[in-house]
Amino acid sequence: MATSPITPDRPLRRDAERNRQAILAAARDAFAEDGLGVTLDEIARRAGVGVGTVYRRFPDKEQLIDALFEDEIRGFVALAEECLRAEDSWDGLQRFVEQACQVHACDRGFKEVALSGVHGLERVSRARELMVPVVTRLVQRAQADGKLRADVVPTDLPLIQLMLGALSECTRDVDPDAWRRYLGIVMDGLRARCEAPTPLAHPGLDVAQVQDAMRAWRPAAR
Amino acid sequence: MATSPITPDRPLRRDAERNRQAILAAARDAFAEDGLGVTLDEIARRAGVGVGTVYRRFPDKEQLIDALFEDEIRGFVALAEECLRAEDSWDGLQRFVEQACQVHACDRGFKEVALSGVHGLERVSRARELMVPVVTRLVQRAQADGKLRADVVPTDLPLIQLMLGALSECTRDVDPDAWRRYLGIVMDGLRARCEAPTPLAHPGLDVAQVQDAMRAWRPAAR
DNA sequence: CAGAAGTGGAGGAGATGGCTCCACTTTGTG
DNA sequence: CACAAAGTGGAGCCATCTCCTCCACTTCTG
Repeated sequence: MATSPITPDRPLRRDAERNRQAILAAARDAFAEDGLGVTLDEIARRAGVGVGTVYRRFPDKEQLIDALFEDEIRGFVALAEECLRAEDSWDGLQRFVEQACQVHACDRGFKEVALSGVHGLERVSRARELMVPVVTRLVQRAQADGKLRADVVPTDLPLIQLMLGALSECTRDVDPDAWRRYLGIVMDGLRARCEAPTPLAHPGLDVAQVQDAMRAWRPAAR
Repeated sequence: MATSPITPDRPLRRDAERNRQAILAAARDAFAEDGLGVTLDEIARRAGVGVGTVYRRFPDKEQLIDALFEDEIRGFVALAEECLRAEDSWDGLQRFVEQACQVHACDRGFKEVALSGVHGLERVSRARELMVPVVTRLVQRAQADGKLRADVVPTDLPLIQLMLGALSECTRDVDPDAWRRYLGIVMDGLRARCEAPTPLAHPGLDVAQVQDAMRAWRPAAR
């Protein structure tokens, strides 16, 4: 309501536009590092502006998130579509899950937007829905080739993603690529036939690392 | 310090002892349902006593947790040792992981105590350490038999547990046994050889269920 | 029945987070 | 340049949460 309700497209003053960009950049960083939970106060601090400035530009956090992540999600859908065109259907599926894990591991905000059903994110929700048919086809294609076990269904993928995401959340500070090891195990579990286990892409953690990872684990809400 | 510091073993008055039991029972329930995060106020409410009473008996929540979970963990270690005596080494391992998931799925508090490295829980920590050698032997035994893939290490188990725990946290209200499906996939991924995938013990979720599960997902801390 | 033991729950203290408000600065236009 | 409109910053208010204390009162026990 504060942002020129009558002339919604009047351009911002130059300094204001500069600040707006700084806020968006700071928000991107902050969300990636700390998740969607960061306060607008923190974003303001990072952007080097006052809280008031943030609130005038983005009346609530949702609008900021919506603006920020729509593109990222669409980009990810495009990536998934590319996996659909991979020569080998299993490789395509594998690459898809791997890329998703990769992104989730580096960008907490993206993970939260992609996985959780945050309400009220118009544009993000619409973008996310584009995933469904692509995932379905990835699964069907790999099954048709006899590569993916037949009893897997498309809805298994987001849940597998969620499992691996939880893991990488805990191990991120201990060994940022540890998720690759468990992705390897899960992918082997998804194969229709496996002559022998695929070598794991990442070494196991030692006891101390596991302890640290567990310490990083935070039980859900209260 | 409030609990008779000079004569630590003087018995409580009868009504006080009754209340103590009520508090322990309420705490067990509350922790199982809502995790260790529940407030002592909430436990008091459930026990039908005042907060003050809880605080006099258990100066801090840790002591309450410590007292409550030591036995549960030791019991679980005993269960693990039993798995070690299973005829088939793979069955033993499988049963172990399954039982762990089962407990985690019904008792949030146990999961948090067992997985997270909560500090300052003397007795619980000691009990938890008893797990290490048992898990190691479970793994080695199954590997010696050529049932478990050779590149798995004992520290993989807690992390796998963590993954499945995260999943069952989200699906608990949608389909409490959904974790069995993903346990099946992961176990297949752990096999040294698998002629064909083991049939999954649980059907896949439909789209609406997945949506609800995702909604239940709470990103870690802030 | 006396006095020791135990109780309850209002409320203080301290975090934390969302957001507003307005005296001030900056910009752009005539 | 001058001056109105646009934009700014951040102190600080309000609401929420949780932990925990305190003490007038109740209940037990010898």
